[in-house]
Formats: sequence, structure tokens, C-alpha cells
Amino acid sequence: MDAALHDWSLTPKQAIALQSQLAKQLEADDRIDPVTHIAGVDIGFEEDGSITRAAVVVLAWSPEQAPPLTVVEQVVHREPTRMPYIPGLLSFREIPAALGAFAQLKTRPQLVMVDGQGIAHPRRLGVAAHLGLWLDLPTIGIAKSRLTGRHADVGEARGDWVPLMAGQEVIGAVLRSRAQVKPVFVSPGHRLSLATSLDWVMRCLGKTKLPEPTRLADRLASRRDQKRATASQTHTTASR
DNA sequence: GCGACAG
DNA sequence: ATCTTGTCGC
Repeated sequence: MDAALHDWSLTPKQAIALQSQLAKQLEADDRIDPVTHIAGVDIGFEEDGSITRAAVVVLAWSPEQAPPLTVVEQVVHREPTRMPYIPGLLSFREIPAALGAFAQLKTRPQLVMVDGQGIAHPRRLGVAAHLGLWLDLPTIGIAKSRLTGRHADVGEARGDWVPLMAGQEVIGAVLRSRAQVKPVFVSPGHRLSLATSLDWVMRCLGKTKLPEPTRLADRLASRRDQKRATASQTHTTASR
């Protein structure tokens, strides 16, 4: 077995305790600067998972310009994978690489959208929330599936949503971001309310199910699209 | 004790 | 997450 995959800096027990502590530091109210740039973050893997690849895309935002938004910067950062995937502890696996990518950014966004949960997490510290604390920036989690919480059925029209509940607590929303397509799970991370989080996700929605920031980060982080980009660059170069 | 379980 | 061809639809 690969020793590197077991080189944990924290035991699961320690990580869980830390999550409960960090969750107390989250701000649930809106505290966001005027938005000119929005970042999208996603993580992918190479070499059977031994390499973690973090992708960050920064888009220009203005109230006038509806999607598609303009890409102003993008970074891909690679480093050895430190932890296996354990449901509930995703942030410890993904955040180190994400921070590596952010360190290379020239632009500091006012808002960050992350592929994964915000507070819709057993201890209210999904990867989007955790990253928000590290960056001290407003973050939103947009997940493609559910980690925790219960919810009613969502309407079929774009924009329909129902609350995601943990007992009596609202921890996010199940949003029909595109008609007839499986809904996404939106939850605030740090420094944002659910209502504001939903507003921003709706505003960044293009023609697809995912908002532009995470859709583009997703593309950059995925192995297949890396090949696609490389191939088209080769074509461009060859045709000149 | 038995399932469920982001990426 | 990732391994993967074709195929249905705008």
C-alpha cells in the first residue's frame, strides 16, 4: 500500500473535533464587499489518486453582464494527495491543494464558489465553509449530491427550491438550477446567508446545471478536459 | 446494531 | 473522484 496515503496530519477523531470547533467561527450573516470578481474552485485527481489537482477560476462580475461571464484568471496546482476520501472529512483532503492554487492567484475575489457542501454537513463544516475560514472570504457550497439533511421534492422549473433541513435547522437548499435536471445542493459557507447564497448562484447560472464559477473550475480540474484543452492548444499551435 | 455517506 | 463508447437532443 502507498504510505503517503496514510500520512495523516490528523486522525479522523481529531479532525472531527476540530470541525466542531471551527464551525463556531463561521459567520452566518452577510459580510461581503462589492463584488467585481467571483472565483470557482474544484479538485480533481491523477495517477490513481496519488496526485491531487486543484483548479481555481476567477470570473469578472458586473450586474449588467449576465452569463457567460468573462474568465480573467485561472490556476491549476498539483501536489501529492495526503488523505483518503472519508465522507464528512472531505475538506482535509482537498483544502491543502486548494490553498496552493489560491496562493498563485493575482486577483483576490470577493466571493468564492466551491464544489461541495457549505454548512450542509454533519458538524456544519463542509469544504466550502472550511475554505471560507482559511481564506477569510464569503463562500458558497454547490454540491451535486446530498451529504446530510432531509428535504421535500423540488419543483421542476428552473429556480424552484426547497429548504434542506437538519431537524428544525435550515442548512441549505435543494435548487432546480436547470429544468428537468437533477437539482443541486446549495449551502452557505462563511460570511453569507442562505438567501444571499441562492441569489448569487442564480445570478451565475448559465445554460447548464452548475453556476459558471464551479462549472469552469470543474472542467479545469477534471482529467478528461485537461486532455481536451491540451489537444486544442496543440491544434492552435500547429495551425499557426 | 443497521444504513447513509460531498468528492 | 476515476475508469470509458456511443448516443440522444438542443
